[in-house]
Amino acid sequence: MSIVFDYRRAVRIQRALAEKAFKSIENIGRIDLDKIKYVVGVDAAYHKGLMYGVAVLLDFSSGNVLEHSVVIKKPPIPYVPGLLAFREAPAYISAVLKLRHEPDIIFVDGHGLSHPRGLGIATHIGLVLDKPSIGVAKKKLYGEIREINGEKYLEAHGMIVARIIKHKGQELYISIGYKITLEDAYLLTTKLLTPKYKLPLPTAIADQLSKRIAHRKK
DNA sequence: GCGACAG
DNA sequence: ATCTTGTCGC
Repeated sequence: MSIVFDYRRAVRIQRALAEKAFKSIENIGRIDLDKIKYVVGVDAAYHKGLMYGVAVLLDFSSGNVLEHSVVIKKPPIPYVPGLLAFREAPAYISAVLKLRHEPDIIFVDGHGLSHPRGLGIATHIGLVLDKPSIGVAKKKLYGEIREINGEKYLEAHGMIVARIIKHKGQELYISIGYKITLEDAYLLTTKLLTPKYKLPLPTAIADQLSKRIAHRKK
């Protein structure tokens, strides 16, 4: 008999962490965008049962890649909607800690507060590393779509937690991760969008790099 | 029972 | 996320 993972236990842990996340969310101020030096993007690719987690650090103003780190491991649990962090966050956290520079902001492929319990992988990682974080996802996970002044948002847990924009013909869900306002998350993300990639530079490069490494190409 | 469901 | 060929267009 082998239990792959304990769903109820994972949910319990998320609720406890969410309590901390919501508590610190009340006193979040605007970030001085001029003080942001380094941003990091994390993503993973899979190959033959192994997960290749990558953290890419770039200079915010120029978009130049300064360094990256890789963490290879067997995924702890299968993919379960709502529990993505238990599968991928450990690798991302290790990868970020391996970097020589300390990032000011972390971009994550996935949602933050726009999650059933307000603890998407972006929030999870920000909380553990105690760094501001932003979630940028390609699909909706949770929340009610609201249209305000012609712009689309996601409402969840009694607040607006994400903004939906269109980029290169597809939607992007930009959500509050940790210690950041939705306004700043939106501003930072749009500043890192380029005509070349569907995702903002940090996660776009992390996505590309993780795939190249996992499939040993180029 | 039905629909939803990040990566 | 991953499995997969060709095809259309610049």
